[in-house]
Amino acid sequence: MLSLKKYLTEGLLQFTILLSLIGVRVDVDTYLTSQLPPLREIILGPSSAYTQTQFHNLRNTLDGYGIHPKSIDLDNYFTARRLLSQVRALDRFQVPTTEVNAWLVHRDPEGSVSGSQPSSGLTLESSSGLQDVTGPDNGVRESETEQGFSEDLEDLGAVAPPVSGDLTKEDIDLIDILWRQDIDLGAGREIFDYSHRQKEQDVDKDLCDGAEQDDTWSGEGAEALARNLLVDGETGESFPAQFPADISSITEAVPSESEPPGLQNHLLSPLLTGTESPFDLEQQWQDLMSIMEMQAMEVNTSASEILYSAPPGDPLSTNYSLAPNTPINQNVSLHQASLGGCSQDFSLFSPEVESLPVAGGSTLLPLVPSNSTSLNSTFGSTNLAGLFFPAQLNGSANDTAGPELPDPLGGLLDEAMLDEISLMDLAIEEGFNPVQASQLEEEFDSDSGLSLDSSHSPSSLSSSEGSSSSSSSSSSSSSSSSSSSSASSSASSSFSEEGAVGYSSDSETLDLEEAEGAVGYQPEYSKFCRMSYQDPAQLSCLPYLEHVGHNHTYNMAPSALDSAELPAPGTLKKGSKEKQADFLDKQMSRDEHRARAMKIPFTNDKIINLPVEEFNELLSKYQLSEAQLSLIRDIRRRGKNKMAAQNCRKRKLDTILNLERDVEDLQRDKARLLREKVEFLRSLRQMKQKVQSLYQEVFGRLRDENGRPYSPSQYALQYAGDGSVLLIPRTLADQQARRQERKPKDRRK
DNA sequence: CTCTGATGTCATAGG
DNA sequence: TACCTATGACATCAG
Repeated sequence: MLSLKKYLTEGLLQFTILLSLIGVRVDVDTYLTSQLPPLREIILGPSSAYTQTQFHNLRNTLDGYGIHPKSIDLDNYFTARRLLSQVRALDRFQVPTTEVNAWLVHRDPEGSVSGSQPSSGLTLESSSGLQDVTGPDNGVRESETEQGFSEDLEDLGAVAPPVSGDLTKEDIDLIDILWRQDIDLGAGREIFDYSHRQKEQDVDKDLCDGAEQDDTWSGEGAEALARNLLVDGETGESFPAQFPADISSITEAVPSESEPPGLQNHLLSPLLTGTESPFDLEQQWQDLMSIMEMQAMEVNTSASEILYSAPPGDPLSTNYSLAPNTPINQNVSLHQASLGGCSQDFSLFSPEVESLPVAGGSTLLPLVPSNSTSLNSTFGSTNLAGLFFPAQLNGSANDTAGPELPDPLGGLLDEAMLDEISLMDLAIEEGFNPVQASQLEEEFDSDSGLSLDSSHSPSSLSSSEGSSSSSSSSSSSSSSSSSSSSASSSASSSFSEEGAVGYSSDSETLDLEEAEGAVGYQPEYSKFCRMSYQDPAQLSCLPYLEHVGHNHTYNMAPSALDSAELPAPGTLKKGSKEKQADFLDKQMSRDEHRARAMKIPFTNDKIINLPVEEFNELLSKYQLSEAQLSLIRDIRRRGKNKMAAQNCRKRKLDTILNLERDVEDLQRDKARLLREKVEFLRSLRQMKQKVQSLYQEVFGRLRDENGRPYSPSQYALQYAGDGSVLLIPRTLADQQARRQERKPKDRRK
């Protein structure tokens, strides 16, 4: 298992690096942390979704009224986890920029960063989103809250670049909605990240110490919690070490759009500081990618043109100026070749090639990359015409060279990569249809093709997808989608806000609070608490609360008992007192009635909740009849079982909700993978076009000893294992191509 | 009246 | 073994 894990992890990393080198962007992190349970669990360990934990032990506590000796404050734990997940989701590659800025704004009141920071105009969106989450916060932000969006816009518009200057109210609302949705996504996605789990547990310790703040989960409570997290983050006590670095890097990178010369340093910071752990490295790689992404998005208004169809000009240079500075500067030429777009310009391939006398030379050697050894070790000698020139894939490609031309770049993709792609194909195959693909492709054509999960088009697409899925699911049950929470004020909405983090009622209420601004949820929550979390200590103080939800006293004749216990009538307030007693009586459970009838000298709560030793001590203190003892034991058994049943049902419900959320996440992942596939196919096709044109050009310049051009039907170019390019007879090339095709098939058997 | 959801209770398995 | 917990099945009640 370990080796498999290592293999997969390393393989994915290598694959990512490889793809990034050839210009295809992949967000490995989403693969690792998103909802792909098998892969995720292989790499990160088993998920906690169905791990049996003694949750009831951990949760039999009414918030704020002491913690059961056996329990940790699980709710706080999950809340902290959720908050951390959100926080961590902020600097995600695929997370909209609004989230990034949300974090920045949140830091403002404490670090007073905003004053000195040339924050981008997007900050205003985040401030709005943040306020939605945290509700009324400290005074500084609260005033801004009341000012509203337009004021924020005006305020920040002064320093804001034109990117966001033309944001309308609708835009902000949309961003806000997306932001909220991404909170859910982020939380759901992050919980399985092992490194996070560890870090969050650290935070959890702190939070458990301050658990007494939970007596009401109002806005202040959640905000206090959030502040706790932030304070931790600032002091560095329990936060991931990389986190401040990430933030700083991002905050530096954002304004860097106006000052490109400083960009590279900013961009490099995440990588250069990353010496902690593989996860940090990976995270920082993500950071780099995201920053590159942001820069590309913001600098180039037509960002979609950059990757695949931009002319080899300034956009390219700005885009690739990073490459030599990144730790992985293996082959800039390759990078450029793949990213260069559809241009037929020969210079796309590499500076080396560019500088070489291609025009006059009849030799093929210039085609050999200067640092080809690294490539050769990976790619070997291949002739993957089938990959780059499958007739069905590049239908729109100009097939002037025809299928008879071998693929000179075939060797650039090794079999492992092919396997990965095939795996993805397999994973996507189900439900993937060409119409969908073409639609997606159209979308990318019209919209940004820059990134799979960039802040613009993918988010909008995924949001629409997510909303559709959530709305469909909300019709089937009390959905966990945030959309239902805003409209619902029933007790089920508390459940509906169940996070993907497990059995956390606090996370639910926090969610609800995030979505609704803590308006009108309190009664439902208290009801929820009463129903599900009967704290023994609390109940002994307020025994009438024990069965406030339902009173199943149907097996008894309460009137028979009442007569013995009711206060003597005759006072002025007799009527009301009787009513009160009646009410209290109705609140009593069957067993309480029985206990009264049997004159049990202590409360049912003690009977039920005392540890065995104390319980036995208690029994020994009194002279009890056999019937009384039997009843007491029954009460204890039933009481414990009642709580167990409540926990069981809650757990069941949570499981269902988690499954529902998982389904939604998987649907999102599926959509994302489909988008990625389309994108891969597009880039592949464009690469093929480029390679084809290059091939034609090179082949067309070749002359035999008589100065005549070679016939494409008789000769073909092929990469050899040592990086050289050979001109070989067509028959030989075909044979080798067949061999190459057979190999993967054999291996798969 | 039935239906349905919530709750309590019992029996049982398993830690 | 005693105790505790989890859970399926069933009963009951309220809406």
